[in-house]
Amino acid sequence: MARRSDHSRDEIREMALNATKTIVERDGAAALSTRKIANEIGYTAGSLYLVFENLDDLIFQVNARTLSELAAELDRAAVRSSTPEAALVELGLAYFRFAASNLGRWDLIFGRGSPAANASPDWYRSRVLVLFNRVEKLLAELAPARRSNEVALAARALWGGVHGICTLALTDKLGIAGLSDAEPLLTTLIETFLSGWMQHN
Amino acid sequence: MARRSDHSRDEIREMALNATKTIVERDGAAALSTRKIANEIGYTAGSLYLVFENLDDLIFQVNARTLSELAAELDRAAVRSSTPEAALVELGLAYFRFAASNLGRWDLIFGRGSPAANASPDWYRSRVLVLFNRVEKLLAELAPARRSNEVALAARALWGGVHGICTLALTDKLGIAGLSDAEPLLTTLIETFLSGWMQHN
DNA sequence: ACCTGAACACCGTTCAAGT
DNA sequence: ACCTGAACACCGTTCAAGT
Repeated sequence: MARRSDHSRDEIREMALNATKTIVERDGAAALSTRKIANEIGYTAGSLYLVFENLDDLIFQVNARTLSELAAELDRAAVRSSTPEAALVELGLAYFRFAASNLGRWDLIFGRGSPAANASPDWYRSRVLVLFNRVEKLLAELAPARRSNEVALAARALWGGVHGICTLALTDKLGIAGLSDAEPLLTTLIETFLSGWMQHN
Repeated sequence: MARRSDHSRDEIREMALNATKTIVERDGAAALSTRKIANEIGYTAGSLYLVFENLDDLIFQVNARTLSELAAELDRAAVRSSTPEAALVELGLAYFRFAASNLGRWDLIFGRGSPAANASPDWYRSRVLVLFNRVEKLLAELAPARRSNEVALAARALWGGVHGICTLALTDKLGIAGLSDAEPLLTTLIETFLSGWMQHN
């Protein structure tokens, strides 16, 4: 035992992050453990502590990648639309569809698998907040006269709302039949909100 | 050891549910364990399985009580208002304040401590859904001409939204300073949504 | 220098054994 | 009949020991 050097630190880090993705998408976020990750990459749990601070640190690094994927997905969705209203609806639907097709990793960010909120490092918190920028930009286009802190408030209110429908729908707490039925809820929330938002312009 | 009969089954159940409440509010939902509950009430973990199916069952029973408390709080909040609009805002604020002052038990329902969604028994799911009734009733008052499934859709969209702001604010993911800053977000979401909702009446 | 495997302090759950 | 305590199969994390 000991001293294998089959892989560099960076290679082990890469393998561990990928293994985590595989495990949570296959078995769910609750099934994740250091022993399982280590087993998946052919090392022992102790080795992970040479590359990561602890399991929470590892999870934050997985989450950072997931958030980048989500951001790319949102950008793709937004360009499909000609009006800001349509773009916001597309953004909401893309947010939900990403969550629905990556439930394990979604849970690692917002659900059962996620570390306690007060443990988030700053670099991670800013990665979450950057998601609001897209929404702020579109809301500002719809109401150029509004002050920027009004726009920031509205963006957080609307996007918090979108997020809530996603989490409740994905944890089956909305009393709707299937996942696809969440989409009319998102459309209703966004369109009704925007219609109120533009009214007081 | 064995055979104490100090307490009836119902008394043990009561003690365990209360101990759980104490533990999660004091140490957080993540700190909950059967051994800790048992210790708190002077029994061993095994005894809990004479009264509960398992830990999830116990948690669902705690959650049912928490939801009843929340429902009572929402009723108290709604009567303070003269208009349906104001009542919905009060409802949203009461929902948030209840969550903020009972974070441990909130987490046991919607957060890290909660059992997997697919494990919810039917009696429990209906307890969650009944929360929407109040919102539906008020939305219907505001738009008597709307069909009932439109109202149901809007109630879920709006309340999902309120819920999302609460969860993001309580887990510190909205980029707002303190907890009190979540309240303007809720007011903005609800008022803007209602203004859009009444416009297309 | 790198990695292991045992150890520590925990989990939820089951159940033979004791009164 | 009631309850315990040991057992089983797990956790995250640390670190002496081996190469």
